[in-house]
Amino acid sequence: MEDVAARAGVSRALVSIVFREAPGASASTRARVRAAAAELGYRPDQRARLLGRLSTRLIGVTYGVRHAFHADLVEALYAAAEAAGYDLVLSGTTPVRGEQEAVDQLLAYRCQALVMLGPTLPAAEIRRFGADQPVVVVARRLRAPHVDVVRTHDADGVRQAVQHLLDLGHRDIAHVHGARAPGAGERRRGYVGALRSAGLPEAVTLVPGGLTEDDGVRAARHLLSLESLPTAVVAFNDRCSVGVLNALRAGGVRVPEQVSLVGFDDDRLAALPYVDLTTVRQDAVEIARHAVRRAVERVELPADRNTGDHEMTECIVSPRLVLRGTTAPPPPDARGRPLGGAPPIGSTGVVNAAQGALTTPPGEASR
Amino acid sequence: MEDVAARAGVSRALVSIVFREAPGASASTRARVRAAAAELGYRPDQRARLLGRLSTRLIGVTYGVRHAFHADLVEALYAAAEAAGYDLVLSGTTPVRGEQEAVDQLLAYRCQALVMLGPTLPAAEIRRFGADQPVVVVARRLRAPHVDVVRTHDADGVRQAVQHLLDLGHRDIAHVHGARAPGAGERRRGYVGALRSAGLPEAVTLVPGGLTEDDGVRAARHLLSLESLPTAVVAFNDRCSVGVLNALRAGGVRVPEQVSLVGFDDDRLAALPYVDLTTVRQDAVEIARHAVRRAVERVELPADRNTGDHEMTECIVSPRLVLRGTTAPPPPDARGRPLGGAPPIGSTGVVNAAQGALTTPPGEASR
DNA sequence: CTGAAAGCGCTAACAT
DNA sequence: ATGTTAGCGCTTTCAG
Repeated sequence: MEDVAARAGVSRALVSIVFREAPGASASTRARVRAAAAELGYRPDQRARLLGRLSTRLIGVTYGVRHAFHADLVEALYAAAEAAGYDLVLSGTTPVRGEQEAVDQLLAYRCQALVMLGPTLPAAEIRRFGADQPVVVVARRLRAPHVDVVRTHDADGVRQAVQHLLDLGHRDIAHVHGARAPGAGERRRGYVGALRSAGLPEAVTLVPGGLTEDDGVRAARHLLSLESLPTAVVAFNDRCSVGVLNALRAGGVRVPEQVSLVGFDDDRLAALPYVDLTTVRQDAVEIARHAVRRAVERVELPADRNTGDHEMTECIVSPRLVLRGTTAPPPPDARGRPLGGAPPIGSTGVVNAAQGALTTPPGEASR
Repeated sequence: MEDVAARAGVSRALVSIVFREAPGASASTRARVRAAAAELGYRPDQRARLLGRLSTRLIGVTYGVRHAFHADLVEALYAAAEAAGYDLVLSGTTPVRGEQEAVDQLLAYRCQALVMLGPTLPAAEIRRFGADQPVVVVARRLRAPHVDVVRTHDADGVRQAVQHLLDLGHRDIAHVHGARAPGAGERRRGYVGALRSAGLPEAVTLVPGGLTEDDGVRAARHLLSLESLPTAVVAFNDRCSVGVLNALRAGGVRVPEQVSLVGFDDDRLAALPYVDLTTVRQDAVEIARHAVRRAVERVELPADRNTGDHEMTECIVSPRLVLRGTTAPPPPDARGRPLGGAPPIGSTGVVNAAQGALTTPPGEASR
């Protein structure tokens, strides 16, 4: 910095001003300083600037390295943070690197706010983080003081999916649920609620699933082992749906002719031809925008933290059903369900739970 | 820190020693200091520690947020870096955040080494980064002083794939290439070389593709528009293969009965039932380990940079063919290829290039 | 616009 | 085993 100042014929303070883009330097001086810096290959040391500053303007993000939807969110977060004048610090979680470690890293860097994508840590832990700095939890329902939540209206998304199927004439609609994954409870509730509102509470058919393709495959095998297939399936997410789809087709079931299928997320997979999945779209850009806005507000208006004013907010983004090729009216022979001789639903391991409660052993609940 | 020292009844220096895990404190003192810190909620400020230290022990990683295989690598990198006692700083690239910006961020944080996953920046740029600090380029061929490269032996991987198909009896094997994606050139070369070694140079059939599912779909449509389908296809990667697979099946072509298909990467998609893709596996763990080792060596033995000793190294990890369900012997009627009346291969837009050179307009070459 | 000076929260070499 | 003392490279304030 000294060298740059010398080369540009100015003081160190001026160099600082130029690189901070602070007022107090003429355009020509700025140009001269920048030129000198470029020639010398000088680049301000971020560690030092952050240290000498009260505000780091850093937003820490924890996310699951493997999750496609998290990647979409991260992408959108970069854009949103940039617009707000903040930097993002990414901290991924992996099988060998837990969420706690990810958070620790961010805190060590003195991030001013934490954005946690689909956290799986116990609520109590997250609550604790919230005591020290603003925390925004994305894609998971949670109530904790000073912890804001941004999530898709999962229940409504599933409701839209079920309604669409009902409109097509389906009456036997199963839900391959997400076990204990973030959002899974809400989606289960949406499913149960939709059937109940339609006057079909006895049609509730919950099948254990999860958030990976493999979970979907297992769920589909389960369905295939039943005496009577449902005419439609709403799966926890797109990844799971792809598993269901592939396994059903591998089992000789035609989709959507014999069974309709709806996913959730609208990730890259869903739009592929052949997959061409009808699904419920989550708006990653909107979610990211809200998350950053919340974080920044908390950081810049710390007064709220004392006044107890809006102790927590919950921002619920609306999902939208995207119609594609995996849904169609039920086959005519299914109109008079159940098929002759089939045992009552639920007798083969499928859960019949009007509460939408999870009564089957949850599958892997990864990030 | 002062407070912690006071509470533990020791000096600040001792607290520093304890948190650095440096020698010079008794076990009991350590315990006391840690306890005091815990009670006060103290946590060392990473910015300050890095500042006051010559070595940051930080490895910066640029990667494509959306790329599944990059995610696998990042996961493995976390493990490898941890083992080496280094921290990882992630810097993602997105449509709105270029690789240059990603690198700038890492440099501002004074990372001691850069690991770039499948960089798309011009070689000249990367060369420039290499002048200032160790750079390890992963999954891309590149020759630059002080820039180490770790990559899969792409050519050999494709060779294995082609050989497998030849062994099954295929003689008409097309390659859906990766346009200008990192590694695409090598794979193309491997394909051409394998056919040439087999004495079938005239059978070379290059079809423009890319690294996304959509690219695969387009390539498959292209294949379907031909008068005669090849009996086997080797695609640039798994994502592309999935596109090819889906589009072929959507077009009524049975895989592997009519057409065999081999992918590359062995990512999560490939193992799905129904996809069940025969593919060439890249070993992410091994690649990550080598990348970290290279980076750390350069950082800790900077002498090499002066002596000109091993100016660059290239570490080539062997791929392995994973046999699954998308390859089978060619249909009997194809043994006497070409089918009657079909025009010579290459007449419908398919490129016939014994050099393996890219003569078709490249598709999107994203990260 | 400059120059001086204090300080951010640590590390690290030295003295005790 | 513990205390002392410089920095690390910036930001920020203040008087000129």
